[in-house]
Amino acid sequence: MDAYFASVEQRDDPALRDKPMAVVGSGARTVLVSPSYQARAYGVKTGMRKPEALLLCPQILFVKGDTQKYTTVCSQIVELLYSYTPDMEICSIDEFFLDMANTLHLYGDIEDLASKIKSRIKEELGLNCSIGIAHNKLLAKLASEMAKPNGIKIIPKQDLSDILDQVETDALCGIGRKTKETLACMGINTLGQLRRYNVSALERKFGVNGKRLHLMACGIDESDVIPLGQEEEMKSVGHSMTFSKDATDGSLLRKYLLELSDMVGRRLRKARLCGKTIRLTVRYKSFFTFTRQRSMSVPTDDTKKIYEMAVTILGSVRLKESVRLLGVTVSKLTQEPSEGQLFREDKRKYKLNRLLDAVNERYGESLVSFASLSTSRKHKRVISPAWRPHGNRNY
DNA sequence: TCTGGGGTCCTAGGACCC
DNA sequence: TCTGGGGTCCTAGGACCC
Repeated sequence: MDAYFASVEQRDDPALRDKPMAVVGSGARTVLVSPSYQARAYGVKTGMRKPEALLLCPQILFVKGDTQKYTTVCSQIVELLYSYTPDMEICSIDEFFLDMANTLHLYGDIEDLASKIKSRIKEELGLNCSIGIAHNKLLAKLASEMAKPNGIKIIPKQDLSDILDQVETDALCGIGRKTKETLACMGINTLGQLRRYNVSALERKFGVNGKRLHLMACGIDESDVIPLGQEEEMKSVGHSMTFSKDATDGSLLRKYLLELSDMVGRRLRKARLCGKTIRLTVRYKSFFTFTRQRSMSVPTDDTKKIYEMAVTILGSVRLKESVRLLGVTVSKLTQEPSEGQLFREDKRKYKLNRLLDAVNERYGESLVSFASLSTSRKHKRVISPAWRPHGNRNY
């Protein structure tokens, strides 16, 4: 989808249409999550801070993101695309891979099909998208980036090297800022240069990734389109939050940990998972960020146990600065044990958690919660673009 | 108004075991 | 009297993605 969150907001509010605007988070220290194309024309980019954006484009409008809306629209897109092939992978809230190998004969020409899908998304959902077509995911993704905004791009096999020769190394998904810099130091700026570079020299520099880089530069990607319901199991569940003000007070930090542990616990229980390893993330005022993790003998999904472990870990750290962000992540996940397998004390906790979850599910996010949290829990959180509408990450 | 939030994968070093 | 070798698991950090 093109400038997804921003486009949904522009579609729904005529006052935003054709204007430089951006979707932002709800916190005091948010960044731009999705700038409109009119804003991008001024050099405004995703991840920018608000003052920076205002400097580039003083008339830019900011809109707080609406999680519910983007997930609903995403489900509508999924439904529409699914009607063309069941071999569809949901890559993120606004990106999808369709493997047309098995169903293309039903539709004929691939480019006609792409235009049809594009116009249906425009007519039925009022949104622009870009479609890339190629014989693997790596190149289809590259093609879709090249097609933006609002276009269709095909990379035919015979034109592959001509196209790759021109583009910069970080155009490919998997080559980011650091790798691009390292490659640039070796005199490699385009994929053509990368492809012709000595493979063993790449391997010496990048280890196993050296071979991968070479294959990528050749446009080779053997990865499959992973259809709905066949996604890998979730490996970790976590939440973090940047405070509106940096914090040093221990009791305040513990309150934040309780809130984060509760959010993580709820998601684990909803997914019927327990985790063994608890990881605490701390970001200082200076932005220096580090993690400390500890494993328990028995996996848990209990808010209090997660919280207590997080507090223990925090207690073992000698804080050197005031804290800007805390995060709690649970990993080493396993299926939750059935109620019958629990000891008596754990059985009570299990029932209590389930009951609270059920009440909150029915009557609103945090109707019943910890007394110490009664003053917080007010601000809405903006969705991560990595959210998925189906499969494991539905929680 | 200085820098969000949710993930995955890989690597390196150390503890521990046989 | 001066230190083997193979394997697994855990922790911490970093690159990358949307």
